[in-house]
Amino acid sequence: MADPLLTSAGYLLLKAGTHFHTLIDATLAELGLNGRQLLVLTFTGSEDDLSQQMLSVRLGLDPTIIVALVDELEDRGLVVRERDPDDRRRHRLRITAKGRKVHAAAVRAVATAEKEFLAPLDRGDREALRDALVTMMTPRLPWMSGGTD
Amino acid sequence: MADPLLTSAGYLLLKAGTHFHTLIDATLAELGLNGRQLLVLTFTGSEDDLSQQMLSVRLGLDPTIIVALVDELEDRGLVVRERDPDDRRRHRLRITAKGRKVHAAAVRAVATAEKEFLAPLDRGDREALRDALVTMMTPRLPWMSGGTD
DNA sequence: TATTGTTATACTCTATAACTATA
DNA sequence: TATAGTTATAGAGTATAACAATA
Repeated sequence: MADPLLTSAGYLLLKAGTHFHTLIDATLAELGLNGRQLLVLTFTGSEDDLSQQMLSVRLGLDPTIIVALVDELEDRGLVVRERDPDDRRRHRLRITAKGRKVHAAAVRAVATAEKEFLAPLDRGDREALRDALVTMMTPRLPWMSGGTD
Repeated sequence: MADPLLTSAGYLLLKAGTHFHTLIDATLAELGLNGRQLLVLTFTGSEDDLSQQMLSVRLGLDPTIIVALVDELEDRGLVVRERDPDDRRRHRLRITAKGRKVHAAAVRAVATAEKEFLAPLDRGDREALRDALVTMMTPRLPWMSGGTD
């Protein structure tokens, strides 16, 4: 059972990712959200007047997918679309007060789930893991240096 | 841009997982394989006379998905199905010599891709990352202690 | 002529249920 | 009656292309 592939850092990284994804989905489902919707709230909450195009770049999703995604959040009163007066093709997305409340609750829930997921690690291991992930992923998450994904 | 959620260990873990998944898919595509097929070769190569049911448990996939998965590998001569004489409902899956060659090449390719992916980390960080992943995931990968996934 | 947002369509993947052959 | 494998069908999710409004 000590197959080198199955105990490699890469494979374990894939497995950790999918397991955590499952956990987060279950956690957010209790709030009626999914991970994608939480990210929309996060980005609209931290960046003003985001267009749907910009959002699609942030999320790494096709712009056509953004439509239904924003539709539902707007129907639930968590974000609003406003025509950009400077370029009337664009929608400016804004989070609502209600959206901020839901976002805050979701962030707390995710933090709790993360704590549970990382529980097998001691404090030093947790910090080492996070440091390694930051080092590895920062150059690959272009919005941190101003771009995609 | 220093949004706490987007720089959390959990989110970066998800991102690392999907990025690595994309890299592995591209890497294996050059060999005409995908990650799932590589795992089938890995499990049939290390465990004798695996049934499709057992394989479905190992992979965490519905048994109905296994059919087409094994079909294609069998068509390409990488694994074979043999009726289990002790229970003629069962198929015993066996990797072929050709399958072992393809498997070995794929494992080498994945190792190279992993090295590239972890390149931003120094040796100590890489070991810390792998240790943390092993600690975190070993109790969650039941076949390591004899079960699912 | 190009771009934003939108809609419609086709394709892939998966889950569910039903079938067969064996037990 | 239950199980291993298989097949068929329906649903979710996605990508592609086409369209309207605006630039």
